[in-house]
Amino acid sequence: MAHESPTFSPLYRQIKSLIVQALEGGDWRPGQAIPSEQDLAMRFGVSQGTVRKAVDELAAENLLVRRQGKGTFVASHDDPRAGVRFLRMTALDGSAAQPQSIPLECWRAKAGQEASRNLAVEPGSPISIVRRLLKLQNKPAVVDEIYLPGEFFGALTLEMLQGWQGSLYSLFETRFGVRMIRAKEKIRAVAADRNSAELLSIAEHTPLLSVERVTYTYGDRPVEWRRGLYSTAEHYYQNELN
Amino acid sequence: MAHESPTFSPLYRQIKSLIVQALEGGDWRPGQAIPSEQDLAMRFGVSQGTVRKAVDELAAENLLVRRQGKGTFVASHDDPRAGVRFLRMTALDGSAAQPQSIPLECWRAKAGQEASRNLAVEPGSPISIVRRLLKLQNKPAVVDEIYLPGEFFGALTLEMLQGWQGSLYSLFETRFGVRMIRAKEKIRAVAADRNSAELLSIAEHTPLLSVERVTYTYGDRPVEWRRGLYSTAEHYYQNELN
DNA sequence: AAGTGGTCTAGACCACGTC
DNA sequence: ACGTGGTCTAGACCACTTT
Repeated sequence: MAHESPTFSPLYRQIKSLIVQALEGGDWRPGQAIPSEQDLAMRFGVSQGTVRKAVDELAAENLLVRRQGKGTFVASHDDPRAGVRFLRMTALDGSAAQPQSIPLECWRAKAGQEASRNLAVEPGSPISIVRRLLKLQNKPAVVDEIYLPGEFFGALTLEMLQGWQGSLYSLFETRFGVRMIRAKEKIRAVAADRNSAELLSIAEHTPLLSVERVTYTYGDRPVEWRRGLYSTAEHYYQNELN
Repeated sequence: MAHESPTFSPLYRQIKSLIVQALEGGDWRPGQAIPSEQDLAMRFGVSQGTVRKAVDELAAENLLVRRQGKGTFVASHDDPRAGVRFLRMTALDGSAAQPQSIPLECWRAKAGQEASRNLAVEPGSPISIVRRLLKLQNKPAVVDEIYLPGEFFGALTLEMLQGWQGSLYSLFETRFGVRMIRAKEKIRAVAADRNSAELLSIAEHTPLLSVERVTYTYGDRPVEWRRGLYSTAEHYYQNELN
């Protein structure tokens, strides 16, 4: 039999898509186990090996987490095993970050040109904005301004942020059902303005990292845009190149 | 039969080690094809599937490159397909980097404390140092100071650097047989000193990225330490978080 | 036509965690 | 003892490249 499909996609990728759809649709909740490979293989009418390959890729993309003997689980920002996955700051002595988030403000606005482009929403559509200070090792290290589409985060309030123990992404996942999957960052060097300098307890004009991040959920859909000013007095941004 | 090995390692990982040893020993040269999976399976006395899993991991780590229908090849910094793998700078408008390396100086010295720690060599042992300017889109963007262990790079000269077309890592691989596999970077924000400012055609005290990189070859052995000052006037450092 | 990697299957057994 | 993911095998067939 000749092969004729121009949009050929191997079986395991189709299975992968089905699993992602189930995740997206909320069939399986973050932190919980998905059905066993045998179970999935029967459901989809393929061999266990094909399911395995699909799950392998999803585990490599951090959408799923395998645990031998126990099962395969939906990745969660709530899981302490995950830690603060997207924060790349390390103390100069190499010790752990120990982040503490201090929400400063939270208000609603209409999307300007930049927010609209980065969040892929119409200009003028409702968004929520958060300003917060991040302390690392009990020292002010990052000032963030975070832009969120109102479609998902319209109900976000300062009180909610202040009352939450844990990471922002954990809150977004638990309270708003939005799961942050991957992100892109653009890093530049800038001089501290007066306001940021005060918050970070440094001198005005001190060089800072400007880190612009767009965060995506399933289907490469952008659901967060943030700009952070990182003080590198006590910490550095660590990156691995492969 | 009970399992009793405390240092249990699955077969495919042992195969993987054997392949890495062969790469390290120079049995197969960068850019060239390694034996077919069938061939390797017979040599090692395992099934093709086991070799496949080993090669899969090595391909994921960018040590090997698979090409359907042709074979599996040793990754090479010389290969235009690879590009400049470790340079994360992108133009503000998003276009490609088009790097041009301009070697400024090259001399030999004895390893100081910092170089000795980062290169894992004895303090006082011979090292080579390179200073160079990197232009992106024909604009000065990065000033690098590069520290290399004399053990491998004792013969490096400015003339060699100036005469080379292509990336530094391509030169290191081709002329010195040292293959850069992965790297770690530590990024901070600093103010431009006078000398760097001149080279980068910017004002003194302009904020710059300070990018410190340690680069490793096989077996996690560090073989390069460099510090770069990156101008983010026309470019930004791009990073992907997963 | 021949050789390579890529996919898919089916079955056996191992390692890990829980009951 | 049982169920889970992890490893290993053997064989079939597909897709891509070269001869």
